[in-house]
Amino acid sequence: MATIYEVSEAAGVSLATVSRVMNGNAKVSERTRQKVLDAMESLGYQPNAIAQSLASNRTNSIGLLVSELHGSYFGDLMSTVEQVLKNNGKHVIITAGHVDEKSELEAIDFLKSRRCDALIVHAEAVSDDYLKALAQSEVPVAVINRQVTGIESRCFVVDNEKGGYIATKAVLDQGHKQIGYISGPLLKKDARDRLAGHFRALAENGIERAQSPIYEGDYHELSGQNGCLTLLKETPGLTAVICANDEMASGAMTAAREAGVSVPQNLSVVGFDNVLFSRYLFPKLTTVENPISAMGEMAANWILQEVYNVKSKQPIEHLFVPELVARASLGRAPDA
Amino acid sequence: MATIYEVSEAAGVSLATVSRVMNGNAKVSERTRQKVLDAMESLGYQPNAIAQSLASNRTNSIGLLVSELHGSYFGDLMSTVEQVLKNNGKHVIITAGHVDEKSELEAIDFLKSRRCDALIVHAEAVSDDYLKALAQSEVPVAVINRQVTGIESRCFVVDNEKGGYIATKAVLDQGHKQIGYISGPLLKKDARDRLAGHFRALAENGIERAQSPIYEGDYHELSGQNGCLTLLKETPGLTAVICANDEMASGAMTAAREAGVSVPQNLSVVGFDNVLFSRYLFPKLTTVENPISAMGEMAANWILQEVYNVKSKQPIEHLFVPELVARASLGRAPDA
DNA sequence: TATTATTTTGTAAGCGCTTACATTTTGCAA
DNA sequence: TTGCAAAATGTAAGCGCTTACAAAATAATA
Repeated sequence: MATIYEVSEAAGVSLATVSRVMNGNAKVSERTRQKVLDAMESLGYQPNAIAQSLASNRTNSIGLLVSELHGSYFGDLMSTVEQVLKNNGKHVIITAGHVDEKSELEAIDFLKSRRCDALIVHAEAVSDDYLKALAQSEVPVAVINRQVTGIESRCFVVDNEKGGYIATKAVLDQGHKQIGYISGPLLKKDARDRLAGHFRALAENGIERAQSPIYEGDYHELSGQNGCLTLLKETPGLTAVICANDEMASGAMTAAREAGVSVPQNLSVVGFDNVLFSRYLFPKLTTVENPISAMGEMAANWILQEVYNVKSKQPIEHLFVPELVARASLGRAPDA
Repeated sequence: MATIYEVSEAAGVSLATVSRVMNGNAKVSERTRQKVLDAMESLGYQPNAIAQSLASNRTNSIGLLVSELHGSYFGDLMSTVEQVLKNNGKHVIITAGHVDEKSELEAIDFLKSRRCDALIVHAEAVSDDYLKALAQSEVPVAVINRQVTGIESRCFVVDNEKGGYIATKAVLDQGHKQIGYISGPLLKKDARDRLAGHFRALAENGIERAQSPIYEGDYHELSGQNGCLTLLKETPGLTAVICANDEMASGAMTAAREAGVSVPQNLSVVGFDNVLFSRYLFPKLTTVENPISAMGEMAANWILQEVYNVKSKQPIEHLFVPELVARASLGRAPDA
């Protein structure tokens, strides 16, 4: 592979001049610029990004930590972040943390060792303290979907409490009274927040907590299935099940179908996230849009502004408001 | 950030020695090794991967080109490849080509400029000639899901013809006679191959092509929906629809449902790929497993062996055999 | 102990770029 | 013309590592 040295030779100019036409930041006369360009062309020269990074102390790469590389949620996130950054000539190095503390730490260390100019992290397993320390370190960090006290200005989060509220409110508005709730694992903050929103909506409508059974799931499909089965068994008059995410909602719908309970005629089901497959379910799932793409986009814009001085078109915001996506799985209460 | 220089200072040894203990390839006395390790520890030293790469001409990174960063198909691929390579201390730089020639070329140029040690490409838009030239260049390339004549030894592909055959065979075995087929875009080789397999199965069972209507779709859901509608309309006795991928199968099921045709009682539907959401469909989709994970794993192993001299446990194979995943959407022919 | 083979460590030259600073060239006014 | 400021180009010192080669320390042998 041709190096800058060969280009300078071929063009009959110095290294520095070649570098200048590459970076376009210092002025070069049109005539020499053309000579250099021609030389590059004919040598098929491609700058060595590694060497550029070492010399300039800029890698033009942003590290992105996600929990998994598969699944719609992270797919959307990666896709959006990559799009925005690529449009600005930056690129993304993606790693997976697998919701495991050691693995997340390693992933972040790896990204730092690659000298990423900035990091976008969706970290679930590391501690708040670690994230705070990370944010204090030299590399700028954007935190997605997690509110860390003390570094709020780098966090991009959805209002989960409100999302939980919206879901339950929508169900109540359809006249349902006996509403089951399948929560996420309650040691996760987002699961607790969504549940809190659920409770608030119930309270506003004068419904007792005791009347509304809760099943603690783990965000995976099977727990939705088990949860729905349990709720149906324990609460005879149940007419709606709200799930803290779409996967569990899918499980719940399967359970209902297998129990001979038709959705939404006899049981309404509501999810949370609006991941891609919620459209594929039958009946199509009513859910709460989790604006993961918007958060990713905002985080990317924040970094462009903060690190590369690229002015963001939109103002930087940190709290995202979820919205109801009304589809077929939520119907009026049969007894309403 | 501490550099190797500070470590050598702190440990009272030369640069070279520090480098040696880092890389563990040359022998260092136990006593000095410990001194160096201690110095690193206390300085919180983290080697600069960029500098290492420049000096060693090894980046330990493998470039992965996919069409999209979202969607189950690519999610599976990325996930598997990352897993295998990470286990061997390598990492992946992922880029998206968006099935656009210019974009794919740029993505590959980008990966080359990052001096990836090897490339794994799922390229759909660039020409065979380009891929051949690429394979001839300095950087080792594994091609996923595309058979390029002349560089077969770097291609990892599924036997699409056989997959198409299997799908149709399964339908025939259930007694269906009037079978519609929704193909992928026929300028794509995989779409043509799957269709060829379909024809072979029909021929073996003595069914005329004229009796089996084809609709050319584009692999997207909507075309499956339109295709199914069209087929149902044009072929009154139709009892089964085979789709060249799962997305179109989902569309087909939606169309059937909206037309009041129940699946699988009145119409059987079969897909191809076995992407994640095929489990979420109702009824669950009978489909052909496209072993994308297996191909990704094999490509990764091939690179480990070829580039890093890591012996692969499994022998390297290039052709993958698809298998039927029998689920609920395929039933016996009503008239059988 | 002297000598030699072996192991351990150090020296210094890159890897391919960027960039501060120095030098040369050009353009323009006097 | 000459002189000078501005523009264009060149020189060379790094960026933080690896690695051939040289030198020093240690071990083995006579």
